[in-house]
Amino acid sequence: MTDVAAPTGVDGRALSARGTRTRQRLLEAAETVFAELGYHEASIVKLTESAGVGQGTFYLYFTSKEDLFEQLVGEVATELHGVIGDLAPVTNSARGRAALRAWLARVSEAYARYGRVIRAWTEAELSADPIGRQGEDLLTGLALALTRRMRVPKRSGLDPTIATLALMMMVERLNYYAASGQVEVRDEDELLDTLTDVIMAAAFG
Amino acid sequence: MTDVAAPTGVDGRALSARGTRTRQRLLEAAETVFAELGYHEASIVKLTESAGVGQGTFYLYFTSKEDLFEQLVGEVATELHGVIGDLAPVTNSARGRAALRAWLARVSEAYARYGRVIRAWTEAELSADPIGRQGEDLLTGLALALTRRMRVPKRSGLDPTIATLALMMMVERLNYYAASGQVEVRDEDELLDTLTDVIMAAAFG
Amino acid sequence: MTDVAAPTGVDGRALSARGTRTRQRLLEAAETVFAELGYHEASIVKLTESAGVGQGTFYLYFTSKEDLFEQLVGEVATELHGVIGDLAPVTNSARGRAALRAWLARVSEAYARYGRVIRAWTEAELSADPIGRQGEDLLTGLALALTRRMRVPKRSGLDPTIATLALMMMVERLNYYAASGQVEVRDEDELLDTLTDVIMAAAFG
Amino acid sequence: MTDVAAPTGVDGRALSARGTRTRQRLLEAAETVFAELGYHEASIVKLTESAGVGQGTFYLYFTSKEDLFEQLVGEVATELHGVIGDLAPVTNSARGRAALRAWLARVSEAYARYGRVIRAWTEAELSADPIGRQGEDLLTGLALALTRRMRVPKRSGLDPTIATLALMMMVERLNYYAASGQVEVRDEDELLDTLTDVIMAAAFG
DNA sequence: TATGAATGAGATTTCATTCAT
DNA sequence: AATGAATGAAATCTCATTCAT
Repeated sequence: MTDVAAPTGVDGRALSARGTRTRQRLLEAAETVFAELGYHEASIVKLTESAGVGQGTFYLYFTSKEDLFEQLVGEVATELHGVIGDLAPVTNSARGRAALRAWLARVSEAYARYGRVIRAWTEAELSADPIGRQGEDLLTGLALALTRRMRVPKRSGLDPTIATLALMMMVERLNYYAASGQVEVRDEDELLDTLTDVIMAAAFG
Repeated sequence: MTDVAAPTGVDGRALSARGTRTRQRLLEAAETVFAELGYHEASIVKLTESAGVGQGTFYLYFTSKEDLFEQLVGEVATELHGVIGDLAPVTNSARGRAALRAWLARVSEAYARYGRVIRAWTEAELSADPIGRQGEDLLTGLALALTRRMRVPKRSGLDPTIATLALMMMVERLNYYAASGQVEVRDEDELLDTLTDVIMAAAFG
Repeated sequence: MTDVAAPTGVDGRALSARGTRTRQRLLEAAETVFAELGYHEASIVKLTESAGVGQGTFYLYFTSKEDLFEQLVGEVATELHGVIGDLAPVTNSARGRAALRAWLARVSEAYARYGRVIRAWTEAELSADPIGRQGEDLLTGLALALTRRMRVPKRSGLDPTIATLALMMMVERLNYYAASGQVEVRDEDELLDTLTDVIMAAAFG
Repeated sequence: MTDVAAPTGVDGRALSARGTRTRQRLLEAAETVFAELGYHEASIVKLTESAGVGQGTFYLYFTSKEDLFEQLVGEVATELHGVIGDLAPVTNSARGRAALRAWLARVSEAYARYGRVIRAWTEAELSADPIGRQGEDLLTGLALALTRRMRVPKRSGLDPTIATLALMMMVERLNYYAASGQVEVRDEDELLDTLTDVIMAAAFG
């Protein structure tokens, strides 16, 4: 989890107002550039040009391209975790269904917002492991949220942990692909309905 | 569908026995290197060193790293498509369940075998689009196979296409993460059972 | 005619004082290296080593070896065109002869100064056409200058255009070989006298 | 001067009939390829493909690309020297004029035939000096032939050697440019007439 | 705090030449 | 005598990072 306290420069000292602003400009530019070009295609030159600062300035706030990206992803992850954790208990009832559907809608919305960055994140994460375990954290977080909140009855042959993980992957992927445009979604409502139904059916049979 | 005709060098001529062997060495090394380092970190130098051939040799068989990768992915995709297409009709019955489970097992096995390459594939695919639409083809193939074979009854609020796509993403992702080691799977059988149950429940629920 | 406006880096922005100096260092090194090794043997590494800058620096000012060479040739061509255009009318008189001789002396001097570069230019120009039509321009320029300024009487069987072109080639070649050391010239004055006489005789003879 | 005796392979042994034929095929292909692409752009692959032999075969007859080129140029130079030496005495008379004109026509024809190779030669020769002094030999040969054969009267201020050299350069260049297409020649006869006149005028004034 | 010129390691690619068959 | 697969040195170019101002 990224430290959300007062941001510091690479030397660890607290930032002045001007410094804070510059750092923010870089993070915002990064969101655009990484979303547009992906992790590997994004270059420091493009990043700093987009932010309107010199190249050298970059290294006053971030130790490397990777560092910047981690901090950006950290912010996005924080946002997403907030959304994800926010699921009311789901029972096999109309109310439970409504809660689930509302939650799926929020997750979906968050994905729509951050999908491009997440996509870059996946790309970066895959190539090596520097960005760390945050990708799994997200997925695990989703699964945990669902597991904790769903009152799934024990049924023969159905491991609740695996089942939940599987369902969450479904949610995650569908949103991911929809957000990144690889799968076209015409009717958002219908998608949510179907997704809710499938999960309800799978969980409560 | 990739043409599985006799492989040729970059000049289009058929390969000699020696040439075929060298090309194979390169492809095998590529499987290892891409799996280990991912697409972007893999370089021609590392590839050829791993294959035990000179750098120049590489260009006798492939025009670029991308070309090699496409050919490698082509082979993997061909294998996977074969497995994926091979699903018997699934009805809401013990026999239907058995057919689905057996199919899921085969898909799972194929993923276990090619998971590392698929991972690199995803990475390459994300950063730009050079590797082409094969990734989506794969996914679409999975979804289509399932859609065609499942006798999903029309239920209110459940779009069968979306539902199937969602389920396939679940299958794909679960296998993907399991194969790439990002999610630990202790009991393969239990996973298959659960996955089968979830799909059956979701579809016929 | 090359634009002699303020030089810019490859990104099109105006150069700082330091940048101007570095670019100049590279151009000067290029003059030496091209003269010594010719166009094809000269490489970016040799060029930058000779200039005492890193290889990457090269690409801040030139997009390629060809680009650098074109700029270098552009400067030389500008100088030469200036000299070449500067010929007073030549009539069949002592005054005309003096004007011609003075002009030949200036051309000769320019060739002595830039001969090595011109030699590399010829080489580059011959192998392909990237460097462009500048070589012919130079020749055409010489011929035109002479044609315009000489009051050659119509004589039977003597096409003034061809004759002038031929004479100019003589001037160009003689200077070229003399400047590049392929032909040894002991007495510069004698050479100029002879050249003047030959041209006067041919034109008015 | 290249040894015109029975050709040998690189190991110095005499060639069989088959070997002689292969060597010849390579030389003929070289004439085409060097003429078309110039020295630097011509590659062993293109050379051998054009000759219809394997790459390895090349090195049975020539030690290097340079070696082949030298031998090719040697043949061309021999041809040209033959033509050049063949100038009847030139006096200030109609007969002298006719002899000169006929000789210029032969030189011109030879240039038309070998111009492309000569062009490649110039290119190769300029970059370094490996091909040797043959280029100057040719020019010197031209000048010498003319000097020896022309009965130029001593005139004040006109050094016959320089004058002849200058005139020869004119001849050489004009033919060279005409052969290589850099200068368009519409009327061959008129060009020869003019050239003859200019030389006669310059020499006999 | 800000800059952008300079750097050099590393990536891709070509091609004259060698060598095993 | 002939082949063409294999080689590796060398060339071009990019870009994350450093540093002097």
